[in-house]
Amino acid sequence: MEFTVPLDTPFSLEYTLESGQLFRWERKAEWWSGIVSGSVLKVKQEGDVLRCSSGSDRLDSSFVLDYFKLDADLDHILSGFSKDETITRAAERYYGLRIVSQDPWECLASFVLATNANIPRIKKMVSAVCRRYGAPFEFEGESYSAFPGPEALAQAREADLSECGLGYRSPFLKHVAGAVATGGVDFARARSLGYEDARRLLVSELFGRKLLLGVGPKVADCVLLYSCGKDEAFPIDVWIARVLALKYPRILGPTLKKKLSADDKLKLSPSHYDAISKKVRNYFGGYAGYAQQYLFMAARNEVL
DNA sequence: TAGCAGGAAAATC
DNA sequence: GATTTTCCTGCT
Repeated sequence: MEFTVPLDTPFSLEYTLESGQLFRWERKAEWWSGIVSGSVLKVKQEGDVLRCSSGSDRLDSSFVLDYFKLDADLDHILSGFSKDETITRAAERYYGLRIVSQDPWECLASFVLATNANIPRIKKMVSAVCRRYGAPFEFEGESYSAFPGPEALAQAREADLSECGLGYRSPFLKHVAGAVATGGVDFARARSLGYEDARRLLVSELFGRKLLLGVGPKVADCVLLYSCGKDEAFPIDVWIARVLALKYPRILGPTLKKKLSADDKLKLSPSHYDAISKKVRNYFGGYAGYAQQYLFMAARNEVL
């Protein structure tokens, strides 16, 4: 079905889709094409209108509104960041970038694969897993694969997962899929809890065993920010750690500053991660996740 | 708490 | 063409 979504709010489709939140969108000429919720969604931004074409009645204008969170008051969010030059410049440069509302299972699985990989590689791994385990379908004469459900990956053979180029990540993905498939991960509960409690839920242990192998504080923050509506979640990856060390030594305090700038490899222990996370969230406030997304874009594109 | 392994592709030199 | 880096976590 084809439809348009009028934009009465700042939005940049390009910045949003290029900011490393999503791994199943591609640019095809002037159109962006994504595999979302088991169907294709094509979107083209024409000034203050989004032209859309989708393969499912479910993917309608109200879905698009929710998916791109166009109801969020971006100007209000960004106005809270006029605290320093770094974030102000990033917010101006990538104005219109938004946090997308993803499916929690797909988001969790994708970021379990994202460890020690770069974005092109993550896309390759995700696409290989979808081709092998996802339901195939066609749209406008082209074939696609849906993101597989957790049951399919829970039953997968590790050797087959490895053939998707996952390496050491295959046992983690299988384990996480099993936990989700058996109902051990309550995303709805995570969504309803406050940030701190929701994060404890995702990195929790039962009987001395981790609920989700392969999910540490960083991956948990990604899931909370991108799929559980926790706008204060601030995922700290190597790029963000560099930005913090370079541009925000003062909010870290002397001890953490030393840790970040001395440690060339930028590997954070859980306790350091938590300490930094707390300070940064205190500094940027309830929409710290948006600040993180703008800083990530700026850092990766070297416009700091 | 610190140190290390893990696999492969991309980025960089 | 070799080396370094890559949206990190688990184990010892």
